[in-house]
Amino acid sequence: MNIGDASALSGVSAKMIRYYEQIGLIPQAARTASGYRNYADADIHMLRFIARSRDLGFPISEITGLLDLWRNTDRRNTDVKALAQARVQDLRHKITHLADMADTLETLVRSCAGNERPDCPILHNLETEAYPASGRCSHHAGPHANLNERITS
Amino acid sequence: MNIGDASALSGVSAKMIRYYEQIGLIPQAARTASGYRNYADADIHMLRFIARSRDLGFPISEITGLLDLWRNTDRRNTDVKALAQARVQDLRHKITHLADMADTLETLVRSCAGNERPDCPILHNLETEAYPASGRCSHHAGPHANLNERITS
DNA sequence: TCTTGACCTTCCCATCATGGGAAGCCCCAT
DNA sequence: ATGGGGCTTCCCATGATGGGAAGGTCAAGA
Repeated sequence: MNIGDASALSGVSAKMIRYYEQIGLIPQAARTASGYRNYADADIHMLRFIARSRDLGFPISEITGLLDLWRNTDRRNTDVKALAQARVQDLRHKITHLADMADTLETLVRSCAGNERPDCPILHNLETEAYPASGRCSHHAGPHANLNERITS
Repeated sequence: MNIGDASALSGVSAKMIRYYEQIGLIPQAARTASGYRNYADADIHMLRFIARSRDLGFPISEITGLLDLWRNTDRRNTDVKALAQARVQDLRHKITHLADMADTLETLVRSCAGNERPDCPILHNLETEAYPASGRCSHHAGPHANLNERITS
């Protein structure tokens, strides 16, 4: 099975399959004599596992661990559960943060008349809301806390 | 005022100030004879406006528009309100998506015994949940809908 | 005055997961 | 045998951010 078929069957783009191979998330694919990657059903299975993990918000770095557990029949399900729980917690943190932003903005939106005049409480807030008071985040997480996440809806 | 002072007063890192200048979000800073960037109070004001906008989840691309409105005293506050409303909607979408993932995962977590045995409903779900059925997202947004967001908590 | 250390400059690289596109080879059907 | 579509690798871009190197500048203290 060529990479195009593997992509169609697994829902992982060919680009991504090659990328996953390159970063070592999945093993090097078998090759035909002419250099084409060749996939078996078991590979499709693995690719779907990865796709589903991504859909549930696991970053690649954690999927490595999930795959190891998946393949290891001596695993303890506690270990899987711990990974999933950590992921849930992370998701909840992100949700809280986004909700805080949305609520603040919504309050501002409601306070803006929305007419033809230039005075706007939204701009006023952006202009004058204090730094470093009231929750800019430098004090507890530092600039290294990169919590970016794929949220391709 | 040097870039270090501007950074400390605005809460925007020196790196980011240079970056914002480079991408044209803010005008080229004045320079001293020796090439140092030189900032006035008005610049700090602007940088704080940007920082606050980022904190509320506006991407750089929208901050350009916000800055334009901010500087334009002939603006209509409807325009500002519309930008903010769109942002709120986007945030709510992201929240929904994250919450969906979290809920699914939490259900799986609860269904896992968490003992020393290898059988695990979480792995089972990752393994068998169908593609393309039940909500993989290719059908409505396509792979171009990049909704990544800075969520530096 | 000289030195030293803190600051500034530019430039390049890395992140994370993903896609775009070019140049060139391969395979199958007509 | 020819054409079109699939495959290969390689490079580049995203968005916002930081790290770090190499080198110039400035101010304070000896």
